[in-house]
Amino acid sequence: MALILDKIDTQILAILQKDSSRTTKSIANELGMTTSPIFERIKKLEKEGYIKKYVALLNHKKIGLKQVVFMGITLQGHTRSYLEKFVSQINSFPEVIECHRVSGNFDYLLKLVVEDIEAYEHFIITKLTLLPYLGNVQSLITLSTGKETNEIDLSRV
Amino acid sequence: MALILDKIDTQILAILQKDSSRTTKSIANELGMTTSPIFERIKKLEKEGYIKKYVALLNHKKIGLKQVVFMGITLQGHTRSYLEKFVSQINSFPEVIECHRVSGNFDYLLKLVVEDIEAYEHFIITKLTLLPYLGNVQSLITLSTGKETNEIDLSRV
DNA sequence: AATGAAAATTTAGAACT
DNA sequence: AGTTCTAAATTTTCATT
Repeated sequence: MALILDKIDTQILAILQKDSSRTTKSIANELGMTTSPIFERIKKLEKEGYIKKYVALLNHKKIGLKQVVFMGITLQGHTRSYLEKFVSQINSFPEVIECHRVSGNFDYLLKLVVEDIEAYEHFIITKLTLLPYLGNVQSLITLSTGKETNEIDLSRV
Repeated sequence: MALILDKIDTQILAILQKDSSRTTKSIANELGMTTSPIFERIKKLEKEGYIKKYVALLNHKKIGLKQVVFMGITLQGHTRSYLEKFVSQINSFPEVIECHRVSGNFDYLLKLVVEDIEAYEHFIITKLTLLPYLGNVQSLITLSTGKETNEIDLSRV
């Protein structure tokens, strides 16, 4: 198992993280190689976990989920068992697409996708406020998004 | 062009946002249909923009980019031309994977992926602080991530 | 809109350099 | 590690219902 990625590996990763529907043939053409080694390298990158998964990214606005919200949350209690319970309950909410434990002015930073502000208020009332030990909650309502990608910069790898 | 998605469309979207490497045949089997209508529906969902793109999600930690950081940024000037310039410069940094204009205690919320804390400090010194009109900057260093997905909840669509 | 089948293309792997 | 060649599988198109 190669632990280091060579130039060709990073080129393949750069291509696939932009567009995973590319065929091995088209990647091979772009890199001036034949399909077999490209195919083998991709399988290796998948097997070794450099590629986590292939997904379709949906247009959430078109599906009616127009509002992205970030929440900074502080907890009043910090016992380990409570932290774990909090995270597991937060993770169970389909509105929450990200939950990060952070250091700084909050304990947790969440990212949510909801229909609109009204749906966000409904989430707070019916789900969030039911969680015990909840301290300060700060909402950051997204007005517009200039950049939103999953593409990792591979230029320095 | 169908503006509303029926049950089968949402089932296809739910499958593809979990795993876009699924074949039309396997999706057809799961939904009790043949490949042709599944194929046509996927093409329609792509064409109408419900599916934005297909991407490979990489394991950024394995590639050496271990640190996720969020930044809350306040600007000192708010003229339109400056806001646009700020966003375009922020977007040009490969470390920044998300840039949202928000309402709340910050003007912008950024998400970055960097090698480590040292690389983050280097980013602040060599790139961020060069931007004019920069006001308050708050760093939220990710300690651990409980949930991080792009999957949109389609149950209510 | 779906079925079933045919054509075109890609994937996956064997043999070889 | 790469190339070429080939079989299997999948994608894509289309006539039909």
